[in-house]
Amino acid sequence: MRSLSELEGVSLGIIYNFQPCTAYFVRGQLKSSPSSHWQASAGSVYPLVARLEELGLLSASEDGDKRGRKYLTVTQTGEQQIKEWVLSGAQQDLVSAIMDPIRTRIAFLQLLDRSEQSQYLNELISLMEQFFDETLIKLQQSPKEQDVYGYLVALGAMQTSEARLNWLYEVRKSLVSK
Amino acid sequence: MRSLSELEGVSLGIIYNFQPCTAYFVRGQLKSSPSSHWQASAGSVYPLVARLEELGLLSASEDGDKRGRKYLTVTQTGEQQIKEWVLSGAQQDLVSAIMDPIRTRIAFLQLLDRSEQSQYLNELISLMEQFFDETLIKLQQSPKEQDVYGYLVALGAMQTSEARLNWLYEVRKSLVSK
DNA sequence: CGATGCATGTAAGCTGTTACATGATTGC
DNA sequence: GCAATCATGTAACAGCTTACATGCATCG
Repeated sequence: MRSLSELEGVSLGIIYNFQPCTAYFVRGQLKSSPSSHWQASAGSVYPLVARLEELGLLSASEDGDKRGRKYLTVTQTGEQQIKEWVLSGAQQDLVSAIMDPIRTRIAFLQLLDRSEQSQYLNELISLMEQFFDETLIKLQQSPKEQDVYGYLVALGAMQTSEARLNWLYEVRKSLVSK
Repeated sequence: MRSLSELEGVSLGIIYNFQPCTAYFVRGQLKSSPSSHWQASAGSVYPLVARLEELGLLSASEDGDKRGRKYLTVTQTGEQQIKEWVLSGAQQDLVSAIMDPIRTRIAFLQLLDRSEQSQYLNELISLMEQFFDETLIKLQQSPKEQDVYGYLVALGAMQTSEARLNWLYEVRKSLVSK
C-alpha cells in the first residue's frame, strides 16, 4: 500500500485523535494548527476523505444526520497506516527539509537598496514578534499535564519561532552596521 | 501581473545571482540549498523556465551552443518581479507558516507504545545531529566577508536546526521521564 | 570505449488551489 | 427574519513528481 502524503497523514491523525468527527472539523483543526501552513481548503479535504475511505483507512457514517453531518472513524488498517506515516519521519530529507520562506528571500536581499533593506527587515521583525507573542500565549494556555503531545508541539513551534526571530535580529545587525 | 510562486521566485533569484546560467545549473543550486526542500525535478524547472520566458521575465540564448546549452538572463521586468516577490515575504502567513514534518508527527506519537517512542526519538535525534553538524560545517565554509547574504542564510539554517535539535532533546526528556 | 555527468525536454498522473454552489442551524 | 457559521461537495485549473527519452562531453 502506498504511503500517505503529509496532508493525508495529519488529517488521518486528527480524525484518530478526535473520532468520531467530521471533515469540516478536520479543516478547522488544520487551520488553527501551530504550523498554519495547512490551508486545508474544501477542495482538498473532501476528496482526501473520499480517497482514504476508498482505501479502507477510515469509515464514514452513512449519509449522516438530518443536518448532513458525516462522522468519520479510523479503521484498524488506518491506524496502522498512521503509525507507518509517523515512523516515516526518520528519513534524512524529512529531518533536513525545513523550508523557511523568509530565509529563502534573504538570499536575494541585495536586489533592494540599503534603505529598502532596513525598512523591509523592520517590517519582518515586527510581524515575527507578533507571531512569536501569539505562540507564547498559545503555549501558556496549552495544558501541559493533560495533553503532553499537544504541549510539546506548541513548545516546538514557539522555540522555532524564537530562533527565527533572533536570527532576524542578527541579520538586521550585520546589514545595518555594514 | 500575477505574483511569483515560491519556486519561481527562488529560481529567478538564482538566475539573477549567477546569470548567465543554464536551467540545469539552477536545478543544481536548488538541490544543494540549505533548505533541501526543493527537489527541483526536470519536469518542474524546464516548464517553469519556459513560463517565465513567455512572461518576459527572463530571456534565453537562441538554441544554445553545440552542446545544447541555453543561457538564461533576467530581464528588467524580471528584476522588478523578484523584488516584489522578496518584499511579499512581509505577510503574516509567510512569517508564521513554518512547516516542520517532524513536529507534525510528534502530535501523533501516542499511537506508538513507550519503547517504540523512545527508539523513534533516538533515531530522529541521531539524524538531526548529523544534519546539524553538516549545516555547521557549511556555515564555517561560507565566506562571511565575500557573500554576506549567503552567510546569513547558512546561519539561519544552522540556528533553526539547532533549535529543532534542542527541542527534540526536551521531547525525549519529557516522554521518557513521564 | 564505456560509465558518469552535463544538459535538454516530454507525458501521465496526482494533489492541491480557487471559486462556486447548496442547504441547515444558531444567535441576535 | 437575517447574518454568520456549520457542513458538504464539485469543476476548472495550476503546479509538481515520477519516469522516460535523448544526446554530447569528459575521464579513466
